[in-house]
Amino acid sequence: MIREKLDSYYSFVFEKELMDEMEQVGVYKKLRENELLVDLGDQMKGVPLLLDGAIKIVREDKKGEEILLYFLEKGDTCASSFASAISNGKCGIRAIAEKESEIVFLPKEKLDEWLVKYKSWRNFVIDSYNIRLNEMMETIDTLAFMRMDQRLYKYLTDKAQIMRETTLNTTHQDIAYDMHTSRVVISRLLKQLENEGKIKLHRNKIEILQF
Amino acid sequence: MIREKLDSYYSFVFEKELMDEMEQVGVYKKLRENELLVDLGDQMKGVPLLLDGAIKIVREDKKGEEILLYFLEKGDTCASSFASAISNGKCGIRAIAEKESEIVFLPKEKLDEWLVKYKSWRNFVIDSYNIRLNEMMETIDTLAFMRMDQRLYKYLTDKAQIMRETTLNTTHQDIAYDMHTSRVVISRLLKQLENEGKIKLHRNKIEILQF
DNA sequence: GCTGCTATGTAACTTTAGTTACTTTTGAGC
DNA sequence: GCTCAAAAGTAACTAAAGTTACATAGCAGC
Repeated sequence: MIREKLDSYYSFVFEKELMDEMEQVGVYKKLRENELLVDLGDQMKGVPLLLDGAIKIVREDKKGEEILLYFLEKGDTCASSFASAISNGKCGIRAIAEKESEIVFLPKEKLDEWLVKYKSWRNFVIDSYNIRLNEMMETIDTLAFMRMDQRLYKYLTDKAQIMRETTLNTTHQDIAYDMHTSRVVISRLLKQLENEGKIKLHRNKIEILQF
Repeated sequence: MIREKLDSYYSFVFEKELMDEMEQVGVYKKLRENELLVDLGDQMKGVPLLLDGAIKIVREDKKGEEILLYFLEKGDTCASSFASAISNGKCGIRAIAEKESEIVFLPKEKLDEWLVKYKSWRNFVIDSYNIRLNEMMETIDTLAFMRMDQRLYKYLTDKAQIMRETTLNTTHQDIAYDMHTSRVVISRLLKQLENEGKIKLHRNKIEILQF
């Protein structure tokens, strides 16, 4: 069961022996939409390997204000969890299933061991970190260089990509939370994007017309 | 020569055998103030280990606009270089010596080999990535949650910390570049900070009174 | 001490984003 | 179809940040 899932996404990534081990020690888990996978301050006992679905990674400051960092897709892992698991430190992010998702949980005891044994694992870990670093840089670019209307449009198209749908089921308020701004601002800019012909607004739904 | 430098900062980090190898293959380099270490798009042939000094890491968008990501201190390495070196990819950042600095350049051929051979190297690499991820998150927090005046004050105190000086030799324009805003805005907010008694302004110099 | 360049100061204005307060629309559940 | 709560629309205002344009200050080099 785990094996088929693993095979279908990771057979070109990992060596057969590593897949065998993963099958042995990995714990399969299905996440419902909006289910919390990792919370701020959690001490991870392993790392999740995403088999299917989409996970939202958000950052929260002391005052409880949130901002979306990025999304994980199948084939991704959570670098921050890896960090937390290996160093017994705390996780600085929150991970929530954006839709129904499937993961394999790999216990932390194996993580270092596999780094020695499997080149494919080393590559995967390093790649994951790199992808995450790049994702973070993109987030920083977005925050530093783009205006709110551009950020919003990017948010919508990125999310549509991740969700593999051209119509997003979301409210203006939800977007405002993700982007750390107010609902009124989002409503205003969405209306503007609609006037530009890029999107079409419905209740609880946003249809994306241009990518 | 390299060995003494390495010993003084890394003897509690790396195993003796690894230090021996580093001494053999590492290339020592001294950087002048403002010397460019890594440029955007560079394909790294190794990773720099910082022995002393301070390196500024900046991000640039397509239009050539910059923003400071973070600083490296002695004991740090550039995770983005590591990424680039190991995967033969391009580096997404620019690294500039903020003051005279010393580095050891470790050739990329050894990087993976050492991951297998030395636990201390594995820990170091993973730690470096984690530190960098956290640093990036802090940058994101700053951009997303703080107002310009707070960001500026944080910039000044952070930089003073890194440079180990309470008086910074910098112009308003330079700060504006780092923070991706305009000189007028910085001058205005600096004046405000001065009125609050947190700093004292001089020509080409900013004295920090409160930390 | 004069020249000229760079850095800094500052006023006035524009734009963008955030806030408040209220209205209107929509759809689920009765 | 009516009720009601959640979602969305909107106006009016405030605040923060960016822009323009020009004035002044400080210092290096003559």
